[in-house]
Amino acid sequence: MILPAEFYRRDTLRVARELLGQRLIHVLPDGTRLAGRIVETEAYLGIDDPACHTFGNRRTSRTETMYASGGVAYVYLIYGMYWCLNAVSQADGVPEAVLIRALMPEEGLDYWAAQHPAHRPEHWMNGPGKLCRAMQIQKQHNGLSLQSAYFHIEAADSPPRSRIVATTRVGVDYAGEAAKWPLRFYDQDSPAVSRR
DNA sequence: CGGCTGATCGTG
DNA sequence: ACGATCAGCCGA
Repeated sequence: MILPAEFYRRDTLRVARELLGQRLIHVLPDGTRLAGRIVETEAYLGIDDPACHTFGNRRTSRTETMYASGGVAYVYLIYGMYWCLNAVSQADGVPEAVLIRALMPEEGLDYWAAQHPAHRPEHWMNGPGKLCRAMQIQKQHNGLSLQSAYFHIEAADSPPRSRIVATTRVGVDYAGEAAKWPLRFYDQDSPAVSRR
């Protein structure tokens, strides 16, 4: 079952925690099916979160998709080289999102093995830039519904709460106090969580 | 219009 | 520890 829009139109912390264990699917134009299990997320809490692109209600062409109703993808370029995928959360006009930070590969193993011959599957998508490269997610996915036939997140089993770790976000040291907020979530038993 | 910067990653 | 690499943000 594809996660319904209502799943995303809620408190961003809950969306971030509950996305753990769900499956991200991307079917390529040639029919290749790519899928991975979400094992790590981070919440970005909008206009009052100094680490969020929409801090201070900065509404620009880049951040515009974060203002949409929950259930669409916010994809942006970082360091001129890597795309990052977020699931927009909350109601229309509330610019919050969940960064998808790592996936465990599930479908498309042959496809990826051909391009990463030397590496182990659990390291193919253990970071937000790497997962977008592996899943072929780029600029054209920005603003796209996460319920699209060829691009969506489907319900799967969540890890038990006892396995979910909440800690500080990666790469936001510039954000002062907010750098200490425990908004990063991961499955402590997954070997595909990003390195620190 | 131009200078700066970053929700990263791979190499050393 | 550091450099790659560039869209978009900000100040002027």
